Amino acid sequence: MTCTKAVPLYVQLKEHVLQNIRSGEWRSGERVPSEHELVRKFKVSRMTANRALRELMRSGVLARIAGVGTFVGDLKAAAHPLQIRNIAQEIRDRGHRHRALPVTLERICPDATVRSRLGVAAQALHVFHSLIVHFENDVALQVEDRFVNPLIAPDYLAADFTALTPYEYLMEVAPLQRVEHVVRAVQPDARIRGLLKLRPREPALLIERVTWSRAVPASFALLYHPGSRFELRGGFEA
Amino acid sequence: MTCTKAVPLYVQLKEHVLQNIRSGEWRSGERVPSEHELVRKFKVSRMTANRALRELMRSGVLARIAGVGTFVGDLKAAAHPLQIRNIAQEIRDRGHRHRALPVTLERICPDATVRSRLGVAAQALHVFHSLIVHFENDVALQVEDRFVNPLIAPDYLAADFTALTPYEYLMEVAPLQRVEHVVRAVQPDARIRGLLKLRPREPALLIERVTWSRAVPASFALLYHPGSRFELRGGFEA
DNA sequence: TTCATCATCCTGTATAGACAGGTTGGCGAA
DNA sequence: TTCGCCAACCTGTCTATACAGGATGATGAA
Repeated sequence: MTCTKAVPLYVQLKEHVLQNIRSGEWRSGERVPSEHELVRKFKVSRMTANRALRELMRSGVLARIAGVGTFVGDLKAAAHPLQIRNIAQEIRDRGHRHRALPVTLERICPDATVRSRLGVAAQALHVFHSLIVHFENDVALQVEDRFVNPLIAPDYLAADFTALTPYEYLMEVAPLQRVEHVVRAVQPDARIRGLLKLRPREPALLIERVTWSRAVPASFALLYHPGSRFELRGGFEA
Repeated sequence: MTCTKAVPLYVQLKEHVLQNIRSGEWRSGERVPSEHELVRKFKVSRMTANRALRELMRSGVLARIAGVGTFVGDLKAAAHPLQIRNIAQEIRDRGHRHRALPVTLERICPDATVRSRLGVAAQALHVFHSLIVHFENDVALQVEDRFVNPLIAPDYLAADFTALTPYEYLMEVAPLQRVEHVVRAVQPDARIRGLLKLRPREPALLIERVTWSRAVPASFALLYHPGSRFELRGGFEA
């Protein structure tokens, strides 16, 4: 049987707005239709239009000023350090297209750094290694250099990382218990620079992340992002 | 006249749920009240309860399964990864010597960027500006370029920032309500590079931070750190 | 005993209508 | 001309109601 799931109206509205922004029809800072205009045009209730615009605002796509209107926001790549989100979801939330390019997928003998991060002793003869480039609308946004504990994900090498991010795969295989990350500004080596298409002096934002599952380190990742196209956002309220 | 702004009902509901989670009353994986239960208990409409729970789900606090119920999510922040940290305290915590060198302390007419961050309208003719270099054992660790809302801290220019950091001063003057920050990797301009004694191609980690007090932006700071000597650490536990 | 069915509870989505409060611009009075 | 008031428009919030579809457990038939 065919599973034709109806697309909710508010999702269709969000898509419509995103489509107009992507196509360049509505530019950054420009006004987008008000809730009432969407109500008239699409024959939906104001609550539905409100939800579509509100969620797009929460994603940073739109900016709203009460009494004035709704405007196209500044679309710059931003991630939330508070939550462990995967890059593909992050990109799709912005209404953009995500593509993953696996460069390397192999079994290696870990060096001292990887061994210490993964906490594997000398008896562990190998770990899995993947190097994947993530694109947002065909522009490189992240180089993911990841080392995986084979005890946690023995079939890691068999996964199809064009369809699923390593994050998504690992979340399915093993429950996430603990996460640690370190954020730094670096000048990456020539290989990473090439993959990210960095300009000559452009720095990269590096996130080193270790995830733990069942009380043992499951994965150690080096996430490189172009300094000019990526930022981490966070905040809290008292 | 007192301006008591009413807190929206859905925000109160979110607060109620968060309070119960923070206090440990509701533990990870446990069931939280259904929308109908919240409706009965708080005498609100189901749409309002729905919005509160939906937004908490989107924040990763709750997990919802249609037909089953709403549950406390897996990941709880053990420590905020980007908590407000006072650079002086941090240096002293490491057992090192902190020294602050005020370079600039003035009243300026804000440019568009500062105005938008501080949310000050055209009526605000000026804001306070300070530029301070922070040293750890006489090595520059942070350049703090800060813009302060004069309505919040009218006597900012009179403070002695060799003895007290602007952060400490502002905390005394005004209660901190909300913080937002953006982290980026940048190549700062020559002036900042000189103050931080950056090596030729060394990047900087830039934290843009806006702090809110009494529902208005109090301060906007650009915090530059040498990429080779500074990092941000964070983590979560289940 | 086993299996299908159904009532029940839950979330997801959607509507129409309502009031509050911020912003803007125009109109009229001083 | 300038100032103040007000109407128009916009977003923010809230209610009452409705229907759908997933999940679960009890009931009853084979």
